[in-house]
Amino acid sequence: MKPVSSKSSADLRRTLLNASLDLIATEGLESFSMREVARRAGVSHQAPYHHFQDREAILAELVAEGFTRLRDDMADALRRSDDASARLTAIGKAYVGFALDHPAHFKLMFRSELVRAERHDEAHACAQAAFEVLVSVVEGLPAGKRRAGGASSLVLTAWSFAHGLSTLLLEGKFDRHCGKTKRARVAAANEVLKTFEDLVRRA
Amino acid sequence: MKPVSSKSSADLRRTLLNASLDLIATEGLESFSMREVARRAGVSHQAPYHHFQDREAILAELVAEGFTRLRDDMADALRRSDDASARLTAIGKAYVGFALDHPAHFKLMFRSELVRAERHDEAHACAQAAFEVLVSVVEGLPAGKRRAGGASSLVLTAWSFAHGLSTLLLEGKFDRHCGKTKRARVAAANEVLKTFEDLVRRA
DNA sequence: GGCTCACATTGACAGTGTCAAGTGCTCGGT
DNA sequence: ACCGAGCACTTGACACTGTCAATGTGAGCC
Repeated sequence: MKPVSSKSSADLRRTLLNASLDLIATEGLESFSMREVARRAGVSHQAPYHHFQDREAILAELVAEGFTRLRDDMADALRRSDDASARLTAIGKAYVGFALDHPAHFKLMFRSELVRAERHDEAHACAQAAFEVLVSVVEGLPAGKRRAGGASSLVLTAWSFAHGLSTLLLEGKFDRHCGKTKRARVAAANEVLKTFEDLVRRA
Repeated sequence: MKPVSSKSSADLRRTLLNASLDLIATEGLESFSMREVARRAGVSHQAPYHHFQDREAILAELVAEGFTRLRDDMADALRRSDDASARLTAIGKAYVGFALDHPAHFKLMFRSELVRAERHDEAHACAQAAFEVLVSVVEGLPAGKRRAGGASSLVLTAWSFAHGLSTLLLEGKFDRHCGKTKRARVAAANEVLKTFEDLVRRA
């Protein structure tokens, strides 16, 4: 079977990644399969294995791309605010916004049974780079000095908060309180983010 | 094939649930399968379908049991503290503790693609009951008055925080900061929980 | 021409969830 | 006492999955 698209064969790798992204975005993370990806790329079910060692390897590449994009989104958001507490809310909005815009991609980035990030250098590095954006913001806070041994406790607190908010929204756990539409979810997220900002500002 | 255990056949339902719990606890959530559950219960691969409509139905029952247990754990923790802020940390510890003690069970309870809780009345009700424990604690806080339209924003903030902390710990995202052992994770969780308590107390 | 080697393909295997039929046991009605 | 119905369960199929192994194919180089 010939590739249905007329791309040069060296592009197959990229084509497979795009097909994967498209597949999880439209059909959901759980219906990702190597065979479906191959089908969408117009190649045999084994062709992807010439470009990726296994299922986890292709997913790891998506994870790396996801963290890069998340980092860019957060960095962009920071360019538009300078008050220290407001900056915290700004990256929070970017974080939650990413999760709501790309739910499957976001879940993939945080499911260690799908991708063990520590075994994939690129994914690991991209995740770390995104984390550093948060660190820089918290360090700008009065209470956010870095501890001797690593990230300050406030960094982990803020991350936990933003991550939990994203996860619960994505899994529909706030539906009772805010409804199911994306618009309503964004509004609820903004209110909760503001509540957290107020806690930090007053402390 | 006869059941290998000599239970009366009416117990098969319970046997299947126990086998499921054991399976996910020891082998992980992703290696749960109806056929493996049947195998462990010593019955044919189709027997479970006489007690549960489908894969999701048996998982939904586990979700209900999980939320019941989580609620009990949180309620127990509250019996040992009366200061309003300390109570917040107490349920937080119970929440994270449950997650760390029963990682697969915890994940299952919050994965909407595995169990769409809103379609399973019992699971839904048990989740709601657990949530009410948190609500009662936040209402005891100075800043935690319930809004007109439902849960206060502070409830959702606290839940997001505790949930994100649990999730990130479980997925190993804090390993760089605290190591992989359960003991180290509990210690890290306690420190972060304390940081959040301080934020709330000072606000 | 002949070689090599990377890329693709085909075919298998064991595993999955679930549908469809068949088997045997229990129990209520007569 | 028997008989039919219903239930719990089994057996066997189906389409699907990830991945291993063997095969083919075509471009570049000697």
